[in-house]
Amino acid sequence: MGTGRARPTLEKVALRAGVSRATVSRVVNGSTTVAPDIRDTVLRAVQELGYVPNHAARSLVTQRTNSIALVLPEPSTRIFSDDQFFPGIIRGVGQELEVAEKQLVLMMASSAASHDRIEQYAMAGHVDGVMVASVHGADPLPATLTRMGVPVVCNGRPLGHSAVPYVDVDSVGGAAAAVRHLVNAGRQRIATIAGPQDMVAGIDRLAGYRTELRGSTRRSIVAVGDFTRESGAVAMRQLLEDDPRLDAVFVASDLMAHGALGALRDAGRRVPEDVAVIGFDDIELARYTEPPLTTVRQPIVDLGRELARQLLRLADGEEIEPFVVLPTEMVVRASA
Amino acid sequence: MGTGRARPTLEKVALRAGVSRATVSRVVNGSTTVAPDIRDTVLRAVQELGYVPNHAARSLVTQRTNSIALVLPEPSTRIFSDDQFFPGIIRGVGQELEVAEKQLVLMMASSAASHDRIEQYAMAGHVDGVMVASVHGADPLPATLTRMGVPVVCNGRPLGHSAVPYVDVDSVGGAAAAVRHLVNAGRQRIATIAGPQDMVAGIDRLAGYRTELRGSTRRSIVAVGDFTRESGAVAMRQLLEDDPRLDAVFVASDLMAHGALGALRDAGRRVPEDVAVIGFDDIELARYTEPPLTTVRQPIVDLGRELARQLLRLADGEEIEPFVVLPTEMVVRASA
DNA sequence: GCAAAGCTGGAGAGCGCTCTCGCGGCCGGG
DNA sequence: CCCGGCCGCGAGAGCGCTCTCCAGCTTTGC
Repeated sequence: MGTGRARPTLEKVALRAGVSRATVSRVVNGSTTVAPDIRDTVLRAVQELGYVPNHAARSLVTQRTNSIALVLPEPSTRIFSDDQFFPGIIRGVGQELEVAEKQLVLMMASSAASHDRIEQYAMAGHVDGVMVASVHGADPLPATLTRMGVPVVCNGRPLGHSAVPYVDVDSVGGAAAAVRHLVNAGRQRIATIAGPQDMVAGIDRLAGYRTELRGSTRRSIVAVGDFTRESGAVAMRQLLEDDPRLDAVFVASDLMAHGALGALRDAGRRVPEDVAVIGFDDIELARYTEPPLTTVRQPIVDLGRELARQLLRLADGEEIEPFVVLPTEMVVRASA
Repeated sequence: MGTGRARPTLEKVALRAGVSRATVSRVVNGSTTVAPDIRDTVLRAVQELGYVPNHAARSLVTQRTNSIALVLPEPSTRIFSDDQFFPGIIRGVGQELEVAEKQLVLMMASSAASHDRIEQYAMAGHVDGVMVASVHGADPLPATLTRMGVPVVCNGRPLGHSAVPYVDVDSVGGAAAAVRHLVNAGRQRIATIAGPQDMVAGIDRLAGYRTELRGSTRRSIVAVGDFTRESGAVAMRQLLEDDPRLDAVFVASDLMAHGALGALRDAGRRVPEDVAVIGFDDIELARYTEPPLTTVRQPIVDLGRELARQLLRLADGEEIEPFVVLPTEMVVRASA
């Protein structure tokens, strides 16, 4: 157990201060209707005994826990790769929860079976709300929880028509801006390496590419990867084979772009002279590739913060907008 | 609030199944002293009502919460860099807690003030134990919590003589192996770029370098970085200036090694012909540097798993060894 | 100076659960 | 056939807290 020495209870404090439990409770919870001298006496007793309110007892009666869950789909290729998505979200969420004095409970949704676990967990009143990150495909979890009365906000537009509020970055706009940059630079044969098409990020970035390209007179040249370096290299070789004369490629993630850069080098193409490359994410590594990678920055930490902010409002019973989309931003370096 | 529909209570289930609360509790908690038919009736009632035991009420009486805290020192340069340390630990911890059916509560120790917060949190009986990751300097938190009767396990040997059990990787041995590798390859002037000397990882890796080098007849050449790429590049330039004839460098992290590689290239040194480079960590990136980086792999995920395993045992009241050290392993690629 | 109004603090119920205790029914042994 | 033992279930206390009610006291207005 390790409970160690018995923790003092309200009762003990009340006894010591010579008041009732109710008064101690009032003081601890910052009620104003307590005379200053009594207040001081109580606070001293609290101090001396090292009293800390018992969480379970408190939330049993208040029906709130002051903690919030963040659900991460464990097996995602993205989550644990070095694109810093996962740490970024956590950091942002953490920042926001810290000021709200809430705690973060992290849940890995490693398998379909764990969906039940998460559902149970939320239903057990463990947390006041749930943030679901990086939804893969049409995940039923957010909708289920919402139906159960649990406040839920998703990170990333859920696939399918879901009424669950979400926070996302403007992938479509970012991709379009990247393609526009290439067009403006006079590139004629602009290919793309898309992300997995069962993830919103993959879908949207491809959509942005397509839309923008359609606006110019160029045709689209598409290969699909899975956001990993390896897949980026493979896709790049594929593209080079499909159209040896391509002079630009928009890659849906920096990691894949890193792989593509390697493939391009192996194929004897110079970047950006022969082929311009633009990535997506602006991970740390992008500054250090050879050549440094032009890319589209997405505000990951802000995404996490916004996610938390929305959920907190929702959990407070406020109305929130059905979605929030954060802007992306082109970062021009040497590769395009 | 968002509590939504009223969640059914034990009482409701008992009523529906026509038994007492106690019996429902027995069934839910898997007691064997319940007649099979009654058991089935109860389970059906549970199913139909969608009953989930209230966490607060349960832990109020059992004095256990089934959750475990992981404390991360937020502002660490290491934690949120792309060395994957943080995600690796979390993943390992998560895996182990999942099989134990415990939940992970993540706490960022962003400031000194948050130490109080964490202390209060643990004292409030929120969690059954605390894992403290990557202790900076002589952090008083683990000792304080232990004194309070909270089970604590640290990741990384705490500085100062602390009685708190810890799990660490064999940094000294890994660093020594790296230096040995360089010596065996006939390198004569072996420098090192050390990590920050207020972190155990930084200290131990330097110690390993020193110890091994003393065994040969070579003298030590030391520059200190802070585990970031930038600092690696700066340190490398410094070393080159100190001893232009150095022919090898052991770098205390892959990220710094990456920076060093760039500095070496800028200085016109070939790797490994002119200067051999060995890193530490074996992050994903190490396979993709130019040339691919020889490095020392540390089992981060295993570290997380072991951390969780030890804490779970401790929280179960078992005796555990005062420390566990996991082996590191040389990964030879092209840079040395 | 007295009643009405305003505060402050105490008593007590109850949140949903677990667990001890004890009662009744069934078995086996004498 | 009767009694002791055991097994399966229910009654009830109580975990530590919050919050509603109300009592007692002070203040205010006429």
